[in-house]
Amino acid sequence: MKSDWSSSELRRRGIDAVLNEHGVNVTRQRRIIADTLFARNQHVTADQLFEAVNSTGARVSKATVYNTLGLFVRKGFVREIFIDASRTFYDSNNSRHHHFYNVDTGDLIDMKARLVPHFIDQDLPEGTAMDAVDLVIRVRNKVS
Amino acid sequence: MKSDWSSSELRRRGIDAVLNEHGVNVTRQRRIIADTLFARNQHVTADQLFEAVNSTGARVSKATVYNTLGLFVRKGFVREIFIDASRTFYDSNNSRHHHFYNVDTGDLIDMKARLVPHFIDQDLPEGTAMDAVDLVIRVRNKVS
DNA sequence: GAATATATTAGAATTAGTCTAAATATAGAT
DNA sequence: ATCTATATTTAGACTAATTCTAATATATTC
Repeated sequence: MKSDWSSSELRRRGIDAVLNEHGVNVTRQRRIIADTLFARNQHVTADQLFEAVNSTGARVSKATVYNTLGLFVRKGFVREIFIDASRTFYDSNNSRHHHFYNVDTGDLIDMKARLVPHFIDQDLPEGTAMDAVDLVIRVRNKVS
Repeated sequence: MKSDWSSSELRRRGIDAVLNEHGVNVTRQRRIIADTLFARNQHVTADQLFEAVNSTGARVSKATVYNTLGLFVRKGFVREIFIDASRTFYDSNNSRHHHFYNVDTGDLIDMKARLVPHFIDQDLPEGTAMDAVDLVIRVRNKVS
């Protein structure tokens, strides 16, 4: 079900077309959430997205933000990044890449793809298939 | 401050000695938490550990379990694994390895070290030093 | 456009984890 | 051993992220 596409492709082709193509009904709320989320590559929390969406004058409930993010994750439009128990980010760039997380500043930074390891199916536990590769390198500020 | 040692070393040398050596005062609660946690290599949640500790008749508060886990993480005795917003595991095996997480079953499985990528400092963001490499491969049950 | 299915909503509920301030225990000096 | 300072533990209140509920609204199908 998950497709490999980029947020720039989505911006180019239009949100309605892409959602339709993936069997997702287009609603006012989903459109504004997608518009906000995919405006650029970014890492946002559910709450930040809720604020961003509603700061434009639109009215979308928090439950819908959560529902829609869940839907977009299932469809592979966004990636969920679990930093710690109270920090879940949604990444509007769904291309293959990973992250550096600065524990001092809270910054979440994209990692160049060439640094991403690759795994072969044979190495996975018996009877399973790969779902996602989540790699977070935690860094701290160097004391100079 | 973080040291590289194994839980088996701790079992061999005794908890009191190792805690002392790292400047950690030994208390009744810390001893029983360490005994329970390092009895074997395992992945436990704070709550599971709280239950395990208290099921032996000992009385240790939940706050102390959290405090002690935090202390042990800072000292490098245990590793924190963030699976999702409501699943934080503590890994009593602090040797260099990573994890497979089966999203269908909830199983968290150790990954062989040879699969772990290695990174060079030069590739880290400017002015930062490596703190931890957290790699979780999410897998799902194959539909046969 | 009526019937059916899907989506949205406010607010309650849940849950993991943190905080507070009082009580207790430990360590260091005498 | 006793005193004093410091560190630790505790119950329970609190917070924040997320999920649930069940009523309402919107979309899709016939």
